Amino acid sequence: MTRYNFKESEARWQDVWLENRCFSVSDIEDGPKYYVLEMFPYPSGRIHMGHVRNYTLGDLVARYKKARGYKVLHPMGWDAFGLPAENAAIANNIPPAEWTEQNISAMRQQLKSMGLSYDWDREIATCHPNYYKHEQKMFLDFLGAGLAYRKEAWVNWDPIEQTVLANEQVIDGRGWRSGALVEQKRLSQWFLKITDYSEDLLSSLEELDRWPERVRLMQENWIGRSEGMRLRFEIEGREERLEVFSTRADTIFGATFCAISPNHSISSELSPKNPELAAFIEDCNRLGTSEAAIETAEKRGIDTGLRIKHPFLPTKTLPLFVANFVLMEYGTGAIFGCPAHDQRDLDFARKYNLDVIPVVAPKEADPNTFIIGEVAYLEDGIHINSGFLNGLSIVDARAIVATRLEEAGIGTREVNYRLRDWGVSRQRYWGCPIPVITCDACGIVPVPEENLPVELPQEVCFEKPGNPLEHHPTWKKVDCPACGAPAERETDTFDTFFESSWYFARFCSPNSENGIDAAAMAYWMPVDQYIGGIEHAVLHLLYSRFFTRALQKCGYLDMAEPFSGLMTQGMVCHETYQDESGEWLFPEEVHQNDAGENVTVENGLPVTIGRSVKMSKSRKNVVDPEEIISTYGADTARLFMLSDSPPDRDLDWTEAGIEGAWRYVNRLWRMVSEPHIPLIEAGLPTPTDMGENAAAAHRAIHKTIAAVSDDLDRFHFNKVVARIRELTNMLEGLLPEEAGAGWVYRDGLEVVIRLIAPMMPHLAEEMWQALGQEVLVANTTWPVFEPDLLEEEMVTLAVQVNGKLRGTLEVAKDLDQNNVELAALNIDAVVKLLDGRDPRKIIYVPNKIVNIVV
RNA sequence: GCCCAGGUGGCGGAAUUGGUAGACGCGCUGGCUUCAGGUGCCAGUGGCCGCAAGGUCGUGGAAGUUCGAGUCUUCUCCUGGGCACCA
Repeated sequence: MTRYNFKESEARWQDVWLENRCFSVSDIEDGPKYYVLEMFPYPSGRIHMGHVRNYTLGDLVARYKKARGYKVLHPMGWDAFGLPAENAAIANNIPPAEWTEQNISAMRQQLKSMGLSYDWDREIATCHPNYYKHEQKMFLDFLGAGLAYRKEAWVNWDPIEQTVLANEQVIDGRGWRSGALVEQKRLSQWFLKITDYSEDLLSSLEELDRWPERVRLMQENWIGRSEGMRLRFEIEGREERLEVFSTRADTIFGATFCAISPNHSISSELSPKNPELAAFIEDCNRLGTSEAAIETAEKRGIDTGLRIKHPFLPTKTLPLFVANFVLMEYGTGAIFGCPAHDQRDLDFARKYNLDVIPVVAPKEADPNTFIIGEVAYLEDGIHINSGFLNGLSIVDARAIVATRLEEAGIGTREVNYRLRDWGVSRQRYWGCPIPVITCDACGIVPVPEENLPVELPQEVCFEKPGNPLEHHPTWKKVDCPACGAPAERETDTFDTFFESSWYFARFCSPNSENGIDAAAMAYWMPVDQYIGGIEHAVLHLLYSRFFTRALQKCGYLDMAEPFSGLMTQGMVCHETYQDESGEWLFPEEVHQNDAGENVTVENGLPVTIGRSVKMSKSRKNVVDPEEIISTYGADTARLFMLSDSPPDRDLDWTEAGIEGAWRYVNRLWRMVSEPHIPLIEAGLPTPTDMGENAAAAHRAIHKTIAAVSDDLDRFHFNKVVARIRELTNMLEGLLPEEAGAGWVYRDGLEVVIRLIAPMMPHLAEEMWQALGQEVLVANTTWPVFEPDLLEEEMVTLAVQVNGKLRGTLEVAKDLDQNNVELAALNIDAVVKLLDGRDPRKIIYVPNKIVNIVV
């Protein structure tokens, strides 16, 4: 028995595809196009199983669409800027550029060994000046269009990475990479005006009907639209008004205090004269809002002594507090507190003994005795204690109070969003330099276009902490482009999400002089199918949607949405292993002894098996793709990635699973190398005489083509594998002596090969060649089914009595009710159950069931 | 706390509009091949009762609609994920 020699075969077919330029396309092609893109990797040095899954999925789609006649753009590149390169530079004394290039070469080799259908001529790396010079130009255009600005702001500071983080990069109050508790720091930073597009980014989500619902929902929540009112209250003894935002202006009669953020202008104004307040503000800023949330989130505040006039109650004034739970970044940085109907306000009121006045009571409650305990009342009800709002529901009261406030000129209806502008400055070396210059006389001056790119210096020193660009002896020293006086370059670089926000556009014309070529864009964009991890639901995927809109505004392209279809793949998981001391163990350090117990390979000590979780180096539950590919081949690894779980669900990596895939690969190979029915020559006409099995298999072939095509279109890849396995089982069961079996066997093989080709391309080519075919499978079209063969002449009817299955009937398709009833009532089990009684009713669903009701 | 997604054999998972639950695979059991392991081949494999034929229960739990519910409705439990002082 022969084994499939994947080592020899896979390398050979990879060369053949390359020589034949099977997957190369031009910047502009004719006919229908399909752009398949997988999220490009960070060049860490080695691929992991998550990459293997991602690229297997993408390759399947790309090869399938090509077979279906589309011009397919399927590129690959490197998201090459980022902090690990700097860490490597410090640890191993190797320049980031060199480290990155080495990693790229190593990973490129690994990807090539997977046999992916990339157009390698389009490869890009974002750390090349040839790439980032274009985004420097874009930034200057954004600046001109008012989409980029610099401001001093409280920012998230990661003390380990020594850099600023965007809100999207702070997870549970910690840096998304370093895990360090994020601090608040006031810095002058560059921002992109993503908030200009809040409404557009939100409302357009509706049209992204080929995106997963949950990603759209996550973006919706992140953008966080809320409708409310901006109110202007008089402050006793002051000219200026206090502006607050509220979604519950209907509860205005329940207001018993006002509160402002520690970073509000009034707080800053009062603090120099009030040491207690100054200390409180400092305390709040040191902790930061996010860390406060991690701890018990105790509400605290300081009374400013100022009094706020109630808009509808002339005699009533409210104390003004500086409070730690009021965020400067949301709304106006000030609120009115209505403790009865807001839990935070209630907690605060109880702590500082403020009044709690209920203004909405449940319908069934007695308004005179309704009181608030420790839980604020948030439900709908009837307004009480509220003057002209008494008796109204929340919705009605909200409308009436809004009109009254507007008429009085102290309120405006307003929509607020949670989304903040995107801070893009990073105090790092290994990123794209921000192309501006600071001049004492002229202020901030953009680098003139003809001086782009602003290139990173090669010689840098990582010995001092902080940003090497900052301590570089010469790099930042430059003459002001405006006045010629000595000036300084901006030493911050862009957030690396800047690069990934437009790389999909660059892939359409990677060698064009322009960063984005309008004609290539018009042909290839948008990306028809984008595939990647769910972790980018509100990071990269939101930034890219904004960036595309910004580029549209600046005339680079003419579309708003970059990705018309999105598939988010699940994680690759593996069991975890720990020895007696709780140390994690690699899978290869564990085996089963003769007694079937799990023990360490080294000295047979007991091992506890933990549940399957995402593969990660820290838990050591990782399997190296290179190891797998060299043991079983790329096709086996690819098959396993597709066969066990639907793509959007987590996949458990198991040794048994990969072994099973490997056995199937060999089984397929033997179907052509050692066929149990001699292979007949190609292209013979369909035999007129076929045995029963052969005819059934012939129909099965066509049903499989139909089902597999449908499942591929719907991304049900695990079902695709199941269907093809079913067909191969059937072909293997064909009897050699039966009429037509030889023809059906060969026909079935040809179909199977073309169906597996997008999943196991090397094996498909090898089998195809063994059948004597001359054209590559990669250049062959998708098989076509004959609709006539999908129809069966006989169907199996389920026969039920009172809804319970009691037997089946083999009948002609579309048999009429009378004949079906006759046959059904004759079944032994039915006769027995009826016991002489007449059925009350008989329900017949043609070709499916007949249900006899007694 | 709020918002999602999901609970189906020992395991991963199938099951168009409500219409034969468990496709396909893994694992397991028995047999053949083999010096042996592996591979390969044949048979079996949801639980319970039964030698069998067959019966009976069965899609997290409870109720409901229906001739018929994994699928629809209500309540409830559990798991995973996202957001989280957003006024």
